[in-house]
Amino acid sequence: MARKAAQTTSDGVDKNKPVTSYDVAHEAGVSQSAVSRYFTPGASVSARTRAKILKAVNKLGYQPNAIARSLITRRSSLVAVVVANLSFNPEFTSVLGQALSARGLNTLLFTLDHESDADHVIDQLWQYRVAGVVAAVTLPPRHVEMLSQREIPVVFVNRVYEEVAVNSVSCDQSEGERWLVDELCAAGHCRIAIVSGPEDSPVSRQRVSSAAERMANVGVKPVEIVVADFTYQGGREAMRKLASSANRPDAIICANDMLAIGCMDEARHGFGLKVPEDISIVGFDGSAAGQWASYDLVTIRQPTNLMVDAAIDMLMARIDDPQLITEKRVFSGELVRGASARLAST
Amino acid sequence: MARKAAQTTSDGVDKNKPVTSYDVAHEAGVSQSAVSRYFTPGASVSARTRAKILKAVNKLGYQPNAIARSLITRRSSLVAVVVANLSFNPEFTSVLGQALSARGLNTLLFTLDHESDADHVIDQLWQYRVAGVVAAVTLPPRHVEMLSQREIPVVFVNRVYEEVAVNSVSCDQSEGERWLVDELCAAGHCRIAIVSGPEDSPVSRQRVSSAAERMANVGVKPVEIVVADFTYQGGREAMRKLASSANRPDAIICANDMLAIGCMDEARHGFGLKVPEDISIVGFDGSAAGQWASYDLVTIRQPTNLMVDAAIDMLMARIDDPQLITEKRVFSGELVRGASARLAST
DNA sequence: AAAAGTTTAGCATTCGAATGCAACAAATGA
DNA sequence: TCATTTGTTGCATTCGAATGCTAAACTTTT
Repeated sequence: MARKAAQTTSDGVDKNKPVTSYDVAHEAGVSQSAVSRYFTPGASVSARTRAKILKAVNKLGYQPNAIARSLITRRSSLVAVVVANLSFNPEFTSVLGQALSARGLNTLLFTLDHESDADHVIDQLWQYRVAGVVAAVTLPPRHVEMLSQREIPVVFVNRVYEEVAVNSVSCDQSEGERWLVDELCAAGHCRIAIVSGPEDSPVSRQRVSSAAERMANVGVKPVEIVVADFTYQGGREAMRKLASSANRPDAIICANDMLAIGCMDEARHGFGLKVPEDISIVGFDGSAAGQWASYDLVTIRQPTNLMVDAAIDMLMARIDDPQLITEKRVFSGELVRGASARLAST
Repeated sequence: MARKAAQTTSDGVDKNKPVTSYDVAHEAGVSQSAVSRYFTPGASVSARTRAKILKAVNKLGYQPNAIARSLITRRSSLVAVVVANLSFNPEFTSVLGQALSARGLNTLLFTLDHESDADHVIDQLWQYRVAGVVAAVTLPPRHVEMLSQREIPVVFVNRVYEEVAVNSVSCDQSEGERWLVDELCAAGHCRIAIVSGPEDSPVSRQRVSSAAERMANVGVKPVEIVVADFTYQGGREAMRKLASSANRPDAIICANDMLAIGCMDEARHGFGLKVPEDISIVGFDGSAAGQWASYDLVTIRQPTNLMVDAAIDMLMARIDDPQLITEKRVFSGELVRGASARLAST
């Protein structure tokens, strides 16, 4: 098999061996400390030395070794982003990644398929001494406990822990569901069904219970609550059950947009129903697909950008002072008055 | 502000300070080397020592420091996954992450908004001494060159470099487009338009040119080629142009599913056209949304799982032997005969 | 021009695990 | 029983950058 011969430039620099700060120091005629300080913001280096080092850096193509740096500083620039595979919101992850990158942090991505993978993830992120964690999944309290004991800042997104002191940002699910219920009722809907997400999803549980509670308060009873997973297919199946039930609902509150989309497709293509004439369907999230013309969902849009910014602000604050007191920030969603539900005209 | 008092267990172990291999060694009454070997697969450690170490590890809750390990082995278990934000295929990233994780590798995610961010990404992944790179974006040849010089294995997904020796897996775009063109022509379409993705996207360019070429071969000329970006909105705008043009096409080949979805929505909701009765629309990718009942696209499904597995296999092989000869693997797509286009019945 | 203050440079040490080497112990064979 | 092989172990060193400390080099003040 063909193997490259060791490449050596005319400078005598072996290109296959990484350039270290010593090499730069030697080239520039200064000490390794100087090179290190050159790359440390706020460290004191004279203009002369700076210039010499810069020249050497460019000549050799030096890049500091983040691994070595992390070892001595006991802190990496890695932030673990933990998301669940299913309710996995790509926009969120994407926005988050960009925001982290803009602040010089790197994204170590973990996609959890099952809750049980959490152990493994916790091990990994600890092994990499991540600077912080942004979690859009539920972690068992003992893991949260462990992270706080190890002083790894954590911010949860849309998971609020009552029992543990931990940072979180979330969208006010209860308020959003209340709005939706009120809108539906105001438009005269009285046979409202709910399509829930998986029962082990706190997000889903909270949305469903908030909606149910509001309905109780205004004196309406859900005609049915169907449990589905957070998928398109789950929505379709849920709709199938509802549409063929004796007392067909005239409105459906879905625990997220994906379910709402599934419901709409099944209602239209499976049962020939018209949305919203025959049945109103509302979602939650404000996902991109939900706003496509075919669906044009009535939904609650979560302020993704605000939430991401808030999460990162909190995270950075805690990275600077890990003992900082915890805080929970709750943002209101935004009611999107799409065309997937018959609403009272205002 | 409230600060936690330093926690100290009855064992006298300071919980706030990470446990090192020396602590474990001391606890187990062995040397640090033994502890290290315990965690090195294939290293020789006697059963007696193993047991002692295991006990100490559990007692102290030791986890090897991946940073320190990477420093000395000059290799991390991190794999950089570089994706573009726009054509960002969430399914792909998700599947890839899982597959990497299953092989003990961690995902360092980089989302590129602009090509120009590539410099920064390359710096970062080099600083972290990643074990490898999976890139679903185009990198400038000089970067590819640099990576190979530094012996960092790279696998490109759906980017084939002719000029550089580099690994890649891809879906056969030309074949797929040929199938689509043939299907459309066989069904009697003769005024076919093309909606292209951004001009700086090689994927788009290849799909468009393959389709155009096939059309030329069968003696049809595209009535129009509209350039859009790879977004829903882009698809809608493209459709707007096409629908209002003098010689309205009877079929549209879109450079990806997202564009096709946008076209369909605009055709139906903007122009009241029926798909596929009034106009046929085909896409490319086999995305989940494209298969939803509202769209039911005729498209080419890329074999994501196969491609991811192949990419990782190649990557791991090169991690084991960075000098390994490069290889390009091309998979056929799968024609999905949806309902978004009028096809010859078979 | 000397004294005091302020930068800046370099030395030496540190982070935590992996590994070549030599010493040693156990197992095997003669 | 002794020689040989095989398997374990610990010592000492290494990876590459950050930083406390001291010494030296500049500034500023008087």
